[in-house]
Amino acid sequence: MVRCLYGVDSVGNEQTNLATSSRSIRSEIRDQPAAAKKREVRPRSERRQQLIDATIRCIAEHGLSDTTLQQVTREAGLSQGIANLHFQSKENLLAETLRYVTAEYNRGLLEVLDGMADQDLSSVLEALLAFQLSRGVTQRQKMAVWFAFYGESGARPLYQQICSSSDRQSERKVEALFSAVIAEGGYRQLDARELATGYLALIDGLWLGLLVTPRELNKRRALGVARAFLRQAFPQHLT
Amino acid sequence: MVRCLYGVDSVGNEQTNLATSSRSIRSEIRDQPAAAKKREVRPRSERRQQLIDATIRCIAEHGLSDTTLQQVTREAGLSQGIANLHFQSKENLLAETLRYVTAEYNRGLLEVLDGMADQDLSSVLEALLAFQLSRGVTQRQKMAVWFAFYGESGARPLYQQICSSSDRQSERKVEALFSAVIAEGGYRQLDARELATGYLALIDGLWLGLLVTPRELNKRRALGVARAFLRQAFPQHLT
DNA sequence: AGCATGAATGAACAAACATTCATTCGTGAC
DNA sequence: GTCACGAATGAATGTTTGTTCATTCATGCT
Repeated sequence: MVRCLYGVDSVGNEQTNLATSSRSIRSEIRDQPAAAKKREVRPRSERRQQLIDATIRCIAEHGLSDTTLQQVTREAGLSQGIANLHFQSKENLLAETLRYVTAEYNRGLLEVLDGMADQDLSSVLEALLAFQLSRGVTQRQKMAVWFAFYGESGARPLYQQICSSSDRQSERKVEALFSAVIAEGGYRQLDARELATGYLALIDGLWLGLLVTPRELNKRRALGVARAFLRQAFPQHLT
Repeated sequence: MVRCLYGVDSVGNEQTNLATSSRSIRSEIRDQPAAAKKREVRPRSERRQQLIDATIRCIAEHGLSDTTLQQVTREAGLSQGIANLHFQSKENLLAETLRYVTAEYNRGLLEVLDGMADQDLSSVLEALLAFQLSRGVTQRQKMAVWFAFYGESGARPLYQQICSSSDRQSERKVEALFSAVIAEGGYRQLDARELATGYLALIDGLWLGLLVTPRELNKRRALGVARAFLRQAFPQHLT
C-alpha cells in the first residue's frame, strides 16, 4: 500500500545524482534513462510534511525500531542530511510524526462531533462509529504508527505526554456526547464518564485486534462489536 | 513481579570483573568492597530465564527500540556474548521473550478458567475480572513489554504470529465461558463470540490506558469499567 | 544579467551496535 | 587428585547508525 500515494519521484527510489563513477553503470541497468534528479527548493512546511509522510510509511513497513533516517529520506526521495536540517534530530522527527498522527485523528473526531451539533443524537452516535472504524482511520499504516508509539510510550515520557493529551481531548468530547444521550434517553444508573472510558478502551482494543489479528477480526465485525456496546447502553438510540 | 524477585545480583548492576585499570577506582567508589564477580556455571534453562527476565526489565525501562544486548546482559549481571550463546541472535531472544510473556499470561488465564470449572459461573466471571486486572498482570513492566511487541507486530510477521495464537487461545476460552453464562442466564439476543471479542478488546484497551494515561485511569476505575461491561451483558450474574 | 541567500546535497565521521571466537575456568567423572 | 568437557567471558570485528558540514545550485531581488 505504501506505494499507492507515491508522487512522481517513485522512479527515484534511490539517489541518482551521486557517485560520478557509478552513474553510468546505474543508468545502463535501469530501463528508464537515468532520470537524473533535479534539486528542488520547496517551502519548509512542505518538506516537513513530506518527511513526516515518509516516516509514517517507514514505520508501517519496517516498524519503529527498524526505521532509519536513511530509509525515511530515501522514501521521501530526498537527501541524507535533510531530516536533520528540518527536524534537528531523529528523535524530534519521530515526535513530530506522532504529533501529526494524533492531531489528524483528533481533528477528524472534532469534525464529526462538533459538525453535527444540530443533528439528532442517534445520528451523531452512528457517525462516531462510522468515523472511528472508517477506512481512513483503520488503515494499517495509521494503526501501525499509532501503536508503535503507544508501545514505546511506557519508556518515553514525551510520547506518553503526546498520547495522553490526545486521549484526554477525545475522552472529554465523547463524555459530553454520552452525557447528552443519557439526559435525552433518561437512562438511569449510567455514568457518562465510565461509559466513555469503556467505549474508547473498546475502540482501542478493536484497533489493536484489526492490526494484530486481521484474520480473526475485520472491520465489519469490529463495527458490529462497537455498535453492540452502544446499543446495550443506549437501546433507544440505536436500532 | 519479575523484579520483586531480584536475586543477589542486584548489587552487581555493572560488570565488576573487568577493566584491570578501572577496577581499583571503581572499588574505591563503591562502599562495598568490589565484590569481584565469580564465574558461575548454571544450567541452560536457568540462564535463558535469567536473560529473558533481564530483557523484560530493559524493554520496560528503555523501550524496545532502545534495548541493546549490552544492556540486557549487564542487567542480568552476565557477560557480553552470553545472549548469543543461549539465544543465537538478538532477534531470537526478543521472540522468546514475547513467547514467555504471552505464555505466562495464558497459563494464568487457563488456571482461572479451568481451575474453577466446578464453581458457579458468577464466581468465575469475578475471578476472570480479578485476574485480568490483578497486580501481576497489570504491572507496568509486563504491559510495557506486551504493547512494545504489539506495536512492532504490524511490521514483523513473527511477532504477529505469536500474539495471534495467544489471542485466539484466550478468546476461545472466554467465549466458552460466556456461552455457558448465556445458557444459564437465558440471556436472549446475546452472541457469545461477539461478546467475547468485545470484552477482550475492552480489556486490551484498558491495559493500554493504564500504561499510557496512568493519571487518568487507575486499576480501580478500570476494574469498574470492565465489571460494568459484564453487568450490562449478564445482569443476573453480577451485582 | 548578476548577485546574494539559504535550501539541498552527500561524503565523511564517530559512536553504538550485534556478533564472533580464542581463552579462561568451574564442574563432574574417574 | 587429574582430566576433559563445555559454559562463560570479554576483547575484537565489521557493520550500521545519526549527525555534521563544506559544497552546490535553485530562486528571487535589484
